Amino acid sequence: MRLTDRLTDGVRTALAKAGLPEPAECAWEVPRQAEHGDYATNFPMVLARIAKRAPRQIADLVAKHFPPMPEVERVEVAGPGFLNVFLTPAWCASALSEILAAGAAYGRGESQAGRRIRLEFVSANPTGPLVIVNARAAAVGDALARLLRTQGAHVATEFYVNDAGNQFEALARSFEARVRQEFGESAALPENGYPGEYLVDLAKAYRHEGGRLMNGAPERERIEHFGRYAVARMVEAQRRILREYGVEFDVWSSEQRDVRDKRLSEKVLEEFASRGLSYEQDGALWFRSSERDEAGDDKDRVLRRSNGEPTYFAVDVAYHHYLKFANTDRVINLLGPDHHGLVAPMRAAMQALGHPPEAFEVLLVQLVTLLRDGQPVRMSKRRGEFVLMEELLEEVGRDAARFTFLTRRHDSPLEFDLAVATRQSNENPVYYVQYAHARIRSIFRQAAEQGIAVPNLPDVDTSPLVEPAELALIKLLLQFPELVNGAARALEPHRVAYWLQQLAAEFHPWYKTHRVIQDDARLMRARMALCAAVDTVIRNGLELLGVSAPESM
RNA sequence: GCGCCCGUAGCUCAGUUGGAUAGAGCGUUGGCCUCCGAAGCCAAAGGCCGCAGGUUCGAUUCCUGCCGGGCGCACCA
Repeated sequence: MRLTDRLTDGVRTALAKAGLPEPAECAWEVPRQAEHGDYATNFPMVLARIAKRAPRQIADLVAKHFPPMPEVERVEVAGPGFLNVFLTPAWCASALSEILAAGAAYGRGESQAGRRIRLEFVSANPTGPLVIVNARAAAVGDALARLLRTQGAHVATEFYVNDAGNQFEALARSFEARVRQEFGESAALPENGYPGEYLVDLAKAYRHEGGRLMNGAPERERIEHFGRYAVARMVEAQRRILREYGVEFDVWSSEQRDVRDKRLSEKVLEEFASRGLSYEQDGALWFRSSERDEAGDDKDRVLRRSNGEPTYFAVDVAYHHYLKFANTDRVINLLGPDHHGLVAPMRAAMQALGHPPEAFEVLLVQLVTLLRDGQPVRMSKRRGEFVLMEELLEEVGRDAARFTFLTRRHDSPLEFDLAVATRQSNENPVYYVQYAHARIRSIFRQAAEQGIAVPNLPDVDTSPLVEPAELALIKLLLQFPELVNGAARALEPHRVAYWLQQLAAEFHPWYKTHRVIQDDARLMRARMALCAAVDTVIRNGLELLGVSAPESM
């Protein structure tokens, strides 16, 4: 049972004894200042309105009736009506054994047990290589998946390939032009084509593999031929980079194969019509999107154009309704800010089709402004100028890249200075955290060299741990499960990255002033247990972020 | 013009779904390696939390207006 749940139980018991009503919930926070205890709650002030009693009075009664608990040394009433809880040092020390016994499972919880979540992210167009903002989305999405899974959720991660429509045709025509150039013909790139060098390389590969020009074939067939080839190769390349980055997807879905070929948009249009959600006007079919006030869309949306073709929106709606929501309780999409106009219409459509509002969520991952030597690197896919994800990984490395992306909120724009990240990589916060882990591993290596036996750690007597710095470290470790739970609930993996820095900042000074390996065997074993617990939590935390925990650096 | 997001230390960013004396990294200044890893530690300087009102015991957090920045507003995807 989580510590905060135990404390809440204590509060409920005390309230019952005092004859007071219970608050809807009892929120615990870790006060900034040590004098305010290890945990604090403001529920007396919340309860004051309901119980019609002064906050201080409620707090006093609860403090008076708070049941004895091994975890709790004392409770104090402070300020306008805070209830501050101080933990028992001996209990804290003994709690280390639970962390050590749990090992890799420490931090896991059941708050999302049984929930089925569909999480889509990156989903870059197959018209070019992955760029830096894709790396950010990949870091955030993958960390979210890991977070939710630790809380018992069943998460299916998904990369949706937009291999249909106008962009597909533009890619096909661009690629065909490059192939013709490769064969020595003079062919111009189409209007709105993709000018990047990567299609030149791809054309070379195509010819090398014995690819043909398809002269004489009808245009439709040529587009299909060159388009499919290019898409397959682009997706393959994207997948390879993502794998190097440590991100694997459970589902690779295809707009063409999974939605268009199955004519799902036609099916959903019928569903709209039969439910009275759409109307005909100017030869097109419109969704009454603006009538769904709760979704916040300000105008109606076209589902089927006057030429009979479904819009991209209709395809996307069909895809969500029939496929994403099949066997899923909750759909979460990570999108770039350029797609945010799509959010309100989609939300309106999902609600109109009967999905609960909270079952469909969109997280906007903001842009990354790349700086090189303090100057913004201009990026334009149209002109074929951009910094590739591949280059980012070469320059700053996987761990530093992921950690940097995860120290910012996903909805906050981010400036990433390549030159600084490269030149000063040793001063990157990720190394600060990893270094704490490597140091601990080094202590155990050192012990082994000196022939010191490491005891079975969960059984170690931790009572010698009485120093304030040691207790502070232990109390921090005890917060980890609650932190992970909160980060998962709020869909905010950056909390983990920040907390890990805090843990490392607590460990390094302690290490400086307290020796582990020493003559006092009891104290040594207790400190070994503490180190092992810190080590475990750092490793578990970095694992959530997809960052490695090296044995040595 | 309308909508969404964002204005916190010189720079990049946190601030735990309204809490107590606002934090970190980088950068700047000054100290610390005969002692388990100096990718570390200790210390200093640096803030009308964009501005002005409102809500209440209490606001960086919620509401309104203004200023400043980003993005989006197609029978494109």
